[in-house]
Order: sequence, then C-alpha cells, then structure tokens
Amino acid sequence: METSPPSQVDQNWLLAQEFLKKKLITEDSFIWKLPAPTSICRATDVQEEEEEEGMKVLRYIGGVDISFSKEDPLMACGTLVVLDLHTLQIVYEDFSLVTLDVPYVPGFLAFREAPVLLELLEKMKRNTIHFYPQLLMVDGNGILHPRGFGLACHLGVMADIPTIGIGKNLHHVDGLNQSSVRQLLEAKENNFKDFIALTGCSGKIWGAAIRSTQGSLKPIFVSVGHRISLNTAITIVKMICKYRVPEPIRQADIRSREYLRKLQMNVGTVLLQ
DNA sequence: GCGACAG
DNA sequence: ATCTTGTCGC
Repeated sequence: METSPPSQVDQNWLLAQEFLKKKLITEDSFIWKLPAPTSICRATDVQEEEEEEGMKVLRYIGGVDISFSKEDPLMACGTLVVLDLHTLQIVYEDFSLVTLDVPYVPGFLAFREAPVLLELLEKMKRNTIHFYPQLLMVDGNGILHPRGFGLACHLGVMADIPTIGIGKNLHHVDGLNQSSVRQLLEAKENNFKDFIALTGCSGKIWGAAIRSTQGSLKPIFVSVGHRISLNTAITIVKMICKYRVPEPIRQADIRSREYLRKLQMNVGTVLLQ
C-alpha cells in the first residue's frame, strides 16, 4: 500500500510550479496581429491571410475543458476545440477519454488537468497543423493564482503557446474575495466600465473581472496565461464572447459533456441488447 | 486553531 | 467538477 501524504505531494508540485514559472512570459509575445475591429462583424468578408509585414492575423483560437462522469468520478473527457474568430464556427474538435487518479487540490489544478490537454495539443500539432491554434483559452486561471501560476500558465509554458485564463468563479488571492469584487462591480465609478482590474491588497493587478454580455451580472475572471498581456487578453475575450463564457471555452464545455452523455447512452444500449 | 479555496 | 425543475423572458 503506497499512500504518499498530501504534504509530500504538494512539495513536489510546489517545486514544479516554481521551476516552470521561470519560463513564464506575461507580455505580448506572439507572431500574429489582432484583426481590425470592423472585419469581425462581416462574416462574408474574406480576410487577408497576411498583412504588409508578413505577419498573420489572429484567426484560430483554441479552447480546452474537461468534464467528468457522474457515474464514475475517475472517468474524464478532455476536449480541444478550435474556432475561427471570423465566423465563431468550429474548425476542429477532439476528445480524449481518460482515468484521472490525481485529485483536485485548490492551487494545483494543473497537475490534474494539464496532462490530458497537453496530449490533445501535441496530437493536433502532429496531425492537423494547419488549424493549430494561435492562441489558447483555458478553463481555469492564469496568474490569478496563489503563486501566480495557474493552469493557463502551466499549459502555456509546457506547450509554448499563448494562453488566456478564464475563471467562472473567483479564486481568493491577495485579499480579493467575493465581497471585495462585488464592491468593485457596484462602485459608481465602475458602473459603466466593461471590465474592472482586480487589484489585490498588495497593489498587484491579478487580472480583470468582465461582464461579457450586457445584462450578465455575474462576471468572468480573465487573467494572463502565457505570452500575452492583460490588455490584449481582455480585447480578445471581448471579441469572442457571444454569451457570458467565451465561445471556445463554452463550446469545449458543451461538447465535452455531450461526449460523456452519449458514451453513457451507449453503455445502456449495449446492456439491453 | 478555523475557515477559504480555479475545476 | 457534479447533483438538479421549473420558470421567467425575448
């Protein structure tokens, strides 16, 4: 019987985060440029592949998520989708059914979820390089994290790809909590802003709270993952939000769930035959 | 010591 | 993350 105490596991995980964090880049560092704001609205508009400087325009944005089976909590489905920023249509999707022994520990989500997602990215790079994402949106935080190195940073560094972290709930860090954020959102001077900087007690800006849609009271929490600045991340998130959750994440989530649901459906069917 | 704690 | 029904509104 081999049961390593959680404290021992955490020590190795802490060292890994500390090591990987040395490679983290928190400013714009990519080989594409943002599309002109007007071109996004016109789906019929055939966008130039290249611009004058020979730099490609951002077009393929990936989204990753993992869903879990309610019947078997160890069974998980990792999902990678890629969307065309022009049309918001999906140009690629892939799934990976795995057994997850690693528990979820707050602050260490990457050790549970990153391996499956990395495998999906590597598989795509081998087989379908044409649509390989220029940017990846991750269901989980970037530097909005106790040690400034959440899942989005972890994935970005390991796959060497620009990433943006998207949290649907706030991870309490540096004095930021539900009530402090609620105060920020309700503050008169912030009422008309479409995003609010998440400034902790220390003065550090950890990310931004965004009301994606006009009417959604509950914000999403955007933070820098890798090779991107907060300002650029916010700009892109706004461009790709049809609903509260950015479309790549939302689609990965929906399809991941659907994959497990259909799988469970087949189990029932086979047993009846 | 107790509670809080992305997914 | 997952368990869960209806309900109000465009």
